[in-house]
Amino acid sequence: MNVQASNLDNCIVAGNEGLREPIAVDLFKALADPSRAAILGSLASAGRPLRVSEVSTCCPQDLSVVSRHLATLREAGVVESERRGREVWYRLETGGLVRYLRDLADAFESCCPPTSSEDGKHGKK
Amino acid sequence: MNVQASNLDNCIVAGNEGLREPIAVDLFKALADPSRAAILGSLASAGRPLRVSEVSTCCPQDLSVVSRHLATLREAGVVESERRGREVWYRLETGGLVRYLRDLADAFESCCPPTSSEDGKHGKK
DNA sequence: ACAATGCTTGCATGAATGTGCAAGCGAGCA
DNA sequence: TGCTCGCTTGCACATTCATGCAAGCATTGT
Repeated sequence: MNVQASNLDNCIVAGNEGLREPIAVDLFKALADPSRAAILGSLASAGRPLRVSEVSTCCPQDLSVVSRHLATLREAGVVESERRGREVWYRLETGGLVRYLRDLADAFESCCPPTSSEDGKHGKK
Repeated sequence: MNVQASNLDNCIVAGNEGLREPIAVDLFKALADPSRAAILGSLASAGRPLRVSEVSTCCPQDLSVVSRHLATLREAGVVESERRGREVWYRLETGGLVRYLRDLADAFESCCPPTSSEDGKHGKK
């Protein structure tokens, strides 16, 4: 996956150096779908590679739809696939994702000092 | 923002306990748009609250569009707004986001042990 | 060679969403 | 009371995208 920065060239507002880490729009697009979230959860629960037909039991959609979702996740760089015979095995490959999430968290934190007024967001206290 | 888990009830594949942290689909939806990414970058670069009209200089879209994007980001819990006179000031409020990103990174990491075969993903080496 | 299995891809369709314009609404000003 | 300013909202439209079905393709088995 190529982390693609958004265009800020027209922006006339500038203060500090901003976000050190660009927001990976395409990565977030891949994660922003309930079916794909369920697929990732399925792969995580299994704790091992799964065939497409196994993954497809996690959601009511057609197997072809699941196949396409897996391709999307592969292009986003969060799963990898390997063909063995006539089966294709998918497995999580979240090393890059984990690094990116932490880098982005660091970037937001260092750029925007936490204020006291916020609590209970995102299901965490 | 309410972190909403995806439905995994139909899934017949189970191994370990899976992801401890649900994938926040709605949050990722909010981040998965180039205009909104630019808006966040603009707020980050400024390092201070901005009025809507200031934010709108970051992207070519109409001010009304930017206003709607800011509302979306507010509902996602990553910015907050405050009306002062006839102006509305928006500021980043990323404490919850930062916590969630780290929790999700931890969840992926503890659930899916890193493999050696992956490198150079997400723009990081 | 032929058929079956497992997955992917083409195509059509409906739903969701980003966008611009115009109107509306609240706050300050004359 | 009007008027302007700053922002939000209603509406229409175009694009994106998720989905299902059917066909295609690669691999294996007979």
